[in-house]
Amino acid sequence: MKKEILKKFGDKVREERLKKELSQEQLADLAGVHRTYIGMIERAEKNITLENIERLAKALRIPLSKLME
Amino acid sequence: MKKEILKKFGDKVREERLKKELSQEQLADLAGVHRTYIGMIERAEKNITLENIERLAKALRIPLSKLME
DNA sequence: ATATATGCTAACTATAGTATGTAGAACTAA
DNA sequence: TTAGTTCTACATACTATAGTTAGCATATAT
Repeated sequence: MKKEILKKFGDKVREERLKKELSQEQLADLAGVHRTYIGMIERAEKNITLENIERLAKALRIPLSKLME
Repeated sequence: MKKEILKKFGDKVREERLKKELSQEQLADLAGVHRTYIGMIERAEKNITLENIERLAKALRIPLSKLME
């Protein structure tokens, strides 16, 4: 019972990360989170909080709302 | 050191809730969360997760991205 | 006085966030 | 081939905190 909203968000993060040709580790460093955490988010295994959503958006240099579409 | 992003989000929730003339308790019931939790979110005391952001957006009948502006 | 709405504290339980380690795929080179 | 590198998935496990709840206070209004 993996939540659809987390799946959508994870897919979006991966899409934007690959668009910028970043590895999970590079994005993690930019966002100030751990390497494996990015993997968990992309695989929709964690219910990310607003502060970390913002960190990822900043690291990917896209607006918060863009990650929510 | 209350986080700006949480403040903005809380303000937005309150604004939309009042626009719909809902009490915190009514919104809580619509979203399936506890009364005091809505207060905590509006006062930026909790770092809300994506699943609950979605619950609030649905309860307020506005798009996720609208809560992120 | 009764009811409605909100703030705030405090405690608990569920889980987000951090971190380490292993394994496998894809590639590069010797 | 074999060895080294990079990237990612996945399995724990720990610790920080999100999410839930009860209770009491204040304010406003009826």
